Amino acid sequence: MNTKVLVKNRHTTGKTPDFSQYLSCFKITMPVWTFRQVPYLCAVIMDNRKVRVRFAPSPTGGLHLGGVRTVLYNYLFARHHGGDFILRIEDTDQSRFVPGAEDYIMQCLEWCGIEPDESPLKPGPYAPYRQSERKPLYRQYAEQLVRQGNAYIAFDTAEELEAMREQYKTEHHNAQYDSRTRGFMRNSLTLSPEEVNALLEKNTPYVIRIKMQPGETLVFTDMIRGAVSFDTGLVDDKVLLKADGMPTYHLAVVVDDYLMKITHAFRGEEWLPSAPVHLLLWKYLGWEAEMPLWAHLPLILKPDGNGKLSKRDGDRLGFPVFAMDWTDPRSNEQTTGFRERGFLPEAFTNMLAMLGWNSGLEQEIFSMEELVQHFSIDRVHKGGAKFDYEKAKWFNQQYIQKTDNARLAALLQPFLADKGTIDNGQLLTVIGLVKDRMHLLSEFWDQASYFFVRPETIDIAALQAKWNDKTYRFFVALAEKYAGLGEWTPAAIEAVFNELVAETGIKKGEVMLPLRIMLVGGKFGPGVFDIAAQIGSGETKERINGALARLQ
RNA sequence: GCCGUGUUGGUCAAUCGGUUAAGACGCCUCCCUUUCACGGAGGAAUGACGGGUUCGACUCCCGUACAUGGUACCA
Repeated sequence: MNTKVLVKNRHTTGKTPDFSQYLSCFKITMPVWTFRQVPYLCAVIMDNRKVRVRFAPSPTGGLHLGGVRTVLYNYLFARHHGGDFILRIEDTDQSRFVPGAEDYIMQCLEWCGIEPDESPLKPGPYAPYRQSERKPLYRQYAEQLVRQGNAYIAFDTAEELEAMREQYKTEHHNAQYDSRTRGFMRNSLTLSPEEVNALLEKNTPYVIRIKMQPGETLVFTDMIRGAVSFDTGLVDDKVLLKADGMPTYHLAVVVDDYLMKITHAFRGEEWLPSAPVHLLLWKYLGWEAEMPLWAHLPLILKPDGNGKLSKRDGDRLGFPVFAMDWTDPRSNEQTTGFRERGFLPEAFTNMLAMLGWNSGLEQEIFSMEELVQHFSIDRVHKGGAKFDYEKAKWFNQQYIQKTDNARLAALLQPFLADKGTIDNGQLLTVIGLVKDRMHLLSEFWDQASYFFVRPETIDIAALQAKWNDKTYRFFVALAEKYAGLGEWTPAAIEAVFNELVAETGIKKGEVMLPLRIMLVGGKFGPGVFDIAAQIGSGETKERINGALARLQ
């Protein structure tokens, strides 16, 4: 296999570029199977195969941050290397299937600006792309493994499995279905061929399990973690084909990655412990030379405490965890998404890209094109990263500031749906005035409602703090002057204001804040004269008079 | 319990064995702004612990602690 070394990694590179040397660091006394003897911890591209990666979610609910980031890294890697990005739906567990989830996942990708080259909706040469539709494919491989002696048929019922686990567990080990216990179970290893055939003829439900051979050490090179080793004696005989004829994840990923010619497989770190099963499957099926390079991505952790970020954490701490709104069709439970919270898709993906990966530059704001250009798998971190909602909002604010007003106006529409009709020209002007103080699109109305509707309440206490006969007379006069003002521009409005300040001898600071409160209701917003100009002379005068009436 | 993986400020993080250990978010101070932001200038705050290897260790090795993932006919 021709390989090309891209970059080395710092903290993990060490002085052991030679793989065999690295292995000697382990106290290994058992036979060792090594997979892909690439130089320790180097990102490798097989230069005689087109890069093909896949995102393979199971449609069981909303797509959370970790999922979107996995898609992103897949996509960035594929584009960076001019390869293909495939979406494959892993719906082998019919009991967990949730209607609408698949559609939702595809919409999320679309929102994020990630378009698969092949997917259930865009079938390529390796269709179908739903594992449920590929069901007939898998059995032959499971049976091949049985014939080869790498797998066997097991008839044990759920109760029998439970009893076995109870009986054989010890203080130091959870009982597993493995080399120590399979001899006590009802399977094609313990039963005679006649007994097995008899059971099969009676349509007894059975599964096919991989036969793990104890006493070996498995080593493979993870693109992010370097050499990872496992003791085969500690891995259980995983079910490969379920009683309903569906493959488990373990069989399905291997078969599909092989058939779909996947070259690089990215998945969450939670899969690392089952990697030995997949490695062995690739080997037993005779496909070892075509096995993809693995990359087990670090987890995204909850902001407080420890542990994997979950939907519950978002609910508890008040931030979204799903990309878009998701309603569970069974419980009707609704979960807010980043989109509906007012995130721009490019801010969302930029933020996610930086959570577990770093370009090495000081730059933090990257367009998708720049991410594609800079992304490299060897700069993905090994440790999990805590999600920080404040930083996420900062990314969004950066994008709001640099997005043009017309696009913001379009993006704002869903948030303005219940606000009555708003003139688009007026909206564009107001966006220009308030965009600097928005972190989320959903904050627009809080920041700008007074441009469109008269504030229902005003901060009367703040107003009263500055209130006296002099200020009262000032505003009565101001309202009159404004009523007669011909040219209604910020400069003209301010000029009149300044003239009156000079005439009355009042301190400008005594009346600036009151004017603001009269117009917007509180101590916030852009320049008062810009606001007055925007809402119009009649409205300005009425708001002043309204406040005056309230104060008397 | 066992196995795997990880550990630089509160958070995200840079560092190809030699640096005053970058930068960003958040926080604090000041400037700008007669509001709030934006912007600008500063500030506090970091190598889990213990051993090695080395002239020199955040970086390599070993151990400990802590965290996290797995331990299903779920993915």
